[in-house]
Amino acid sequence: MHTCMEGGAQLGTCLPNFYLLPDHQSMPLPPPLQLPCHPKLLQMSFDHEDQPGIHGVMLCSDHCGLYPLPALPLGSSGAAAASVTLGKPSTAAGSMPNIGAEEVATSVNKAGNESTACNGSTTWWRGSTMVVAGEKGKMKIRRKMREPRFCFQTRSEVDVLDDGYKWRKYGQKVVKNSLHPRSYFRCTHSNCRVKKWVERLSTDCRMVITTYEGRHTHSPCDDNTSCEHTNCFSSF
DNA sequence: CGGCTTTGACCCGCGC
DNA sequence: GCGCGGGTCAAAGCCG
Repeated sequence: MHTCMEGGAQLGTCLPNFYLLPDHQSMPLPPPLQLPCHPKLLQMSFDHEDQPGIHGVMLCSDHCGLYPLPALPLGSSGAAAASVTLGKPSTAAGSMPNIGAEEVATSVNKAGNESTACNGSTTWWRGSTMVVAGEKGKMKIRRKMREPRFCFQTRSEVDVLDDGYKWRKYGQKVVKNSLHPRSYFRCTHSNCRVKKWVERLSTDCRMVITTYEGRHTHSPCDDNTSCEHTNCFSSF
């Protein structure tokens, strides 16, 4: 698979890793994030030496390459979903950025049971809190809402993959046990609260970890810059 | 001039 | 209760 396109930060055009699923994980799952191209499910069967019966599952797009299926709950060992990639288990704790495999797992579980749309009036995570900022007398309302999260890896020269949506960076943070800062992005579309954050693997700086939180309330074409992808997005 | 990025400060959850 | 670390805010600066 050598589908990297020139000048490409196109999501899926670079070699992705993918998360491994236990054999019993049932498919399909609700499409967790709106990928730029209509994906097909591809199930690749191979045995992992430590976890026989585990399958790698990827999403395949007709002309945008392969997509990894976002991280999924693994029952008793959710962390394994994020720590085992490409059939190669990570050896050291912390070698994988702590983008929250457990949290992903929990999120997906909950997402299956509750409505967590972007306008979510219900939330699985402690509702909301209100915080009074002391200094300037401003009232801050920080919503402690968590949306379903999905993460995947791609091998890319650039940090930010073009997934068809328009993102605004709102923060960057150096995280512990990582050589590379994590960048935080928010969808610029009004009323869309989808966030993503991007960081590079400390153990392999070519690997980009992208985590999405929430679901878009619009098609990528609503973001003015992406109409070249029009053909891809019709039916998500 | 508007939109975006940068970056330090702030807030909060969690573990000890 | 305290400290650490992650996530977010928002002012300032940059750029087209």
